[in-house]
Amino acid sequence: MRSGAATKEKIKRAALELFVQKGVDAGGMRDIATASGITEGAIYRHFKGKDDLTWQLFGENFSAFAKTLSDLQASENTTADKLAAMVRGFCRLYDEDETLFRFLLLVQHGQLGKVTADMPNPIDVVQDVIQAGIEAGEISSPSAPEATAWVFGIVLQSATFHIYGRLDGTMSARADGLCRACLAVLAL
Amino acid sequence: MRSGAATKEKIKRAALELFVQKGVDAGGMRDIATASGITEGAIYRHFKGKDDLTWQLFGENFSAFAKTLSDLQASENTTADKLAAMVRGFCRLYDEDETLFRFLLLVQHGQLGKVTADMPNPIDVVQDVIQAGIEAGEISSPSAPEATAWVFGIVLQSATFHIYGRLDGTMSARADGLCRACLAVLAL
Amino acid sequence: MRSGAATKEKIKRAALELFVQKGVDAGGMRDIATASGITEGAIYRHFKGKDDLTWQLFGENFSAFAKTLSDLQASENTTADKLAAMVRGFCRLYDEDETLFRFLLLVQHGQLGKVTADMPNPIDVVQDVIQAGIEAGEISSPSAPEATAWVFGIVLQSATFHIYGRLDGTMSARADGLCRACLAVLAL
Amino acid sequence: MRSGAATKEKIKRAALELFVQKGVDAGGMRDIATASGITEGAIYRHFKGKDDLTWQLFGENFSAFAKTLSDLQASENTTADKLAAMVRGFCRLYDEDETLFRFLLLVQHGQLGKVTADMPNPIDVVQDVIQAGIEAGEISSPSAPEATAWVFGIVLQSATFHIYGRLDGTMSARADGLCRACLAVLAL
DNA sequence: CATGAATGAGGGTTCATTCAT
DNA sequence: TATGAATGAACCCTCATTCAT
Repeated sequence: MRSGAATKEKIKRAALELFVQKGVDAGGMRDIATASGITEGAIYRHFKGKDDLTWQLFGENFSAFAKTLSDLQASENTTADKLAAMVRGFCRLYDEDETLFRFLLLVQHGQLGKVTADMPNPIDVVQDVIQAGIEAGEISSPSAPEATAWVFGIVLQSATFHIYGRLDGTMSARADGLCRACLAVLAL
Repeated sequence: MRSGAATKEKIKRAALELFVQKGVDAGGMRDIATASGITEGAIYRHFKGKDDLTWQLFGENFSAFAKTLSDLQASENTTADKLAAMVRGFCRLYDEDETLFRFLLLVQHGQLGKVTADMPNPIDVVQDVIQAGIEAGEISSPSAPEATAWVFGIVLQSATFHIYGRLDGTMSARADGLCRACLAVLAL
Repeated sequence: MRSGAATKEKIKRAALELFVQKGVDAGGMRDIATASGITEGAIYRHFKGKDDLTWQLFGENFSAFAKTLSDLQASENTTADKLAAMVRGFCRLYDEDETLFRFLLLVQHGQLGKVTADMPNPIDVVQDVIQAGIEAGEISSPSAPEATAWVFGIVLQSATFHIYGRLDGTMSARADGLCRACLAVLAL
Repeated sequence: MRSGAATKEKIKRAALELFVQKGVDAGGMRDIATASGITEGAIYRHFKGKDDLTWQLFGENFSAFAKTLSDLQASENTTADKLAAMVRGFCRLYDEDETLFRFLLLVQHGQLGKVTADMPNPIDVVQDVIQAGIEAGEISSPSAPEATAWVFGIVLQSATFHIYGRLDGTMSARADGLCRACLAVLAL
């Protein structure tokens, strides 16, 4: 049914924005319903409950992000190029939908535990690239997990600073700097 | 009269641990009371409410952390030494009370907005050091806020990976690597 | 969907009776729910809270009473007839729903402050009639507010005595006496 | 013990003022203690509990008022003079301690039921005077209770209007008018 | 004897979820 | 099917009272 899928999307978007604004716990099903233009009961035709809604919101976007990163790195040859592509990709996605990434950062502590090993995972994507770089001798750094933490930290904390107003402009405008920082850290 | 200060400390510790385990919203006053070995009502002699309790927990430790960082950097002369002292200091504190830092990371999104400009702030401490380094020509990097985001990201994301089991051992054992990464990123 | 308006009326009636029996503060939402045959939470679909419920109960009936008095006096020509009509009207209403007037008397001290100038107000209705009577030379009495206090006092205190068992029978049976007393006091 | 009695008086006065300001239920023992300059626990050395405190406050003043009225009427000979003396006495007392009478009016609904038949009762005092007046043929009115309601209503409602700002100045300044109204109502 | 921390029951209220219509 | 009224459990919090100090 066409309108069914459209409604589901409206609910998801409304929930996403509400959760970012007020937090997941403070954003009630009543608010979501109102913002979606439907009624409370109708939400349960599309989602099993609030947990399910939150998880779909997180899981889908988390996986999609991983898939995008994976595709981006697959188009490049060297480790440096792969990393750069991913960093630039993140910046573009962030600029396109800041609310989505704020949501991902906001709820990660509650949802990361539900991520299964067979789900595409952005951390694993990056870590695999770095691992390959180490094995190819392109990276003179410590363990892949450690290096992955550094790279993720540089990028995500910059986004966090952006959210809190400590950095302005677009993230894409900072992509070059971020790339250089990541490469420096990996001694590439 | 039963000892007030001791009870207050018990409440704070119980709340800290509960919040880390289940999240602030899921950790109820009932649970805190039970874990503290007192009754719900008694909490309200020591804290105005749950918000006040959460804020005291965050604010005090946030400020204390800033103060510690500030003292650590003050004992060193070069920017590199100052940063290294702060990174090592963080690792030591983290190892001493992992729960505390998990709490700080967990609730930051909800509490950072309440931090006033006159409160000691760890981010400002680091940023001031970096700013001074830039002005002294010791750092060849972009803006201080940007560089601060990188340094913070490297350290905090490593801690986050540690929390989620992606990195094991102590943080102190990783301090050298973290220092090197931070210096690399600042092109020191 | 269960009928909303009917439930709201049931809540109002249950609250009215409970408040009269035990006082507003002693009458809990729990009791109101039980007496209404619903659950506590359901009350909040119809009223914002206990204050709102109390105020709706008071405000609506306060205004309706004022409107009734206003209509009654409008049908008469002389000041004496207007007053008599209002006194008799009050007695009839009181006899028809004693509980309602006990409630109005009971909560007046807490609610009168919320009455806005644009709401129909029984005191103003009576005062306007008396004021007009003074201006028409029909009443040889002091200021209208003072005379209004006397008239209200005579009628309301009789009702109060009735409530406390110092006067029995119906108020309507006493209407003639009350009218005479009011006219005497106004030297009509 | 001197200071014991003084403390008890301080508690009573603080409670009286608090109850008038915020209502009996909203005025807590904590507030009373603070306003009295003592601690919560100490109140229980002077009163069995809040109910006891409230009742002592009401009962004593209710009785004292009755006693005063009784003395005042005893000094006069005619019914008219007795009533006038009581009305003037009430006005004087009201002007001397408005808070006290506001308290009496405020809590009457909750406390009147505890008044025993052997306690001095202002209503009975007035009613006895009126009853005697009827028997002496000085009053051409209906039953004594009815007439008592009228007289009480005239005086108390004027005080109520004064409290709510519908009448200003002192009550004593209105005593003549009140006397005339009372006599008119009794056809004296 | 005063203190004020602790109790424990109850307060009003919110909210994810269910279900009669 | 969509609605929104109703549920029921849990929430945070208040308060008169007790009691260890």
